[in-house]
Amino acid sequence: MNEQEKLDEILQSDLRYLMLVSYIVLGNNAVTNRFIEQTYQMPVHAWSALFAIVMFPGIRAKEIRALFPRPQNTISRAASLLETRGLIEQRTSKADGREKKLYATQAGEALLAEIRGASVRRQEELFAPLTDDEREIFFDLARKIAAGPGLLDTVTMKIEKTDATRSQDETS
Amino acid sequence: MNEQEKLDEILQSDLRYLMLVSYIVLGNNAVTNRFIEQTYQMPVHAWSALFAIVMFPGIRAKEIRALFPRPQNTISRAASLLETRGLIEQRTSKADGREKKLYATQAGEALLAEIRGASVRRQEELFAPLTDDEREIFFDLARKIAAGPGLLDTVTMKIEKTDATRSQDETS
DNA sequence: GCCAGATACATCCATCTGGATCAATCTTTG
DNA sequence: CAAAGATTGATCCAGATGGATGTATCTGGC
Repeated sequence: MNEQEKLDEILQSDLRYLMLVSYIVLGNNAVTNRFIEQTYQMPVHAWSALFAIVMFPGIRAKEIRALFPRPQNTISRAASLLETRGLIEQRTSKADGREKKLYATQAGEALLAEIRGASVRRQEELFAPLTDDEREIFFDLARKIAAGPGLLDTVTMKIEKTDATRSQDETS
Repeated sequence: MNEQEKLDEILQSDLRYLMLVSYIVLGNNAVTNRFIEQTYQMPVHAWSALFAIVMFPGIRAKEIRALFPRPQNTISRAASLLETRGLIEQRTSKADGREKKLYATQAGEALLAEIRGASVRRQEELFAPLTDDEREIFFDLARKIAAGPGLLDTVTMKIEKTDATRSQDETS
């Protein structure tokens, strides 16, 4: 059985939906992350944050988490990096001294426009196999998944130890 | 503008397809990875490798890369971890001394069955917003994307430095 | 006003990641 | 058979990641 046949078999298993999404995303990430990191010397999440900041001037770190589900310290570091590079400014809110409102500088907007152009071309490349109609159908279905409560609030994968840890090293 | 409105606006931008897929995947990974790592004390890629090994006894490390697009050393480490835990065996191929054929032990098959059950339940949770028909439509469209040449072989994001690195630290 | 708890963000640190390199083995060519 | 190159997988190391914790600020009860 060659590799393509193995892949086909996985895509007929009971986990086919997750496996297929996983396959697409791992493959796309390898391409995209490497490009952003090598070309712009920043982690992908830094440009995600920049995207959010350019799109919504004055956005707070906490709000970015709602747009790109990431741990809080990831946003913190990204904002710090972007500020060091002169791409954004952080201004402490007058109303609440804990909040830092984020604004892109002109350099930040220029850089975002450039990466955004590359991303749009990449998107076109990735979705090339679909017609315009198919893209909209795919988008609508994906949006239903995103809107579902199960995406972020899990019942099936709540954290708790099971006896399945039996085969681990005894490093409790 | 609240967070939901911000998200809606992003999903109307020119990058809406990538952003939506990214949103779903980041959200799902946060849930899934944390569960696998905490419950089974292994990185997600280790269980992906175990899945491949149980499904295709005697598979080689290189072939796993075709199923789960990951760097080669990731598979190496995963195999090493699984062997340490007694979940798989590595047998050097008689025909080619470089190749190591991978086989699950009984403990490995038992553990995989358990994680696989959890994954199927998670898949059901994630895709709950879609009807059976919609799931198949989604699957067919996603499969077209996966089969497209642009997923793994990029033209638009080939690696090369641009003048956009101008705003970085001078750490060439 | 004072204190306990909540909230926003930064930082610490153990672990994970992946590009580069290394070691072993196989294949090809003469 | 010897040598060069290809292939498979292991290891090294610099940097990224994220849970836990720390710091500053705000809010509510008294």
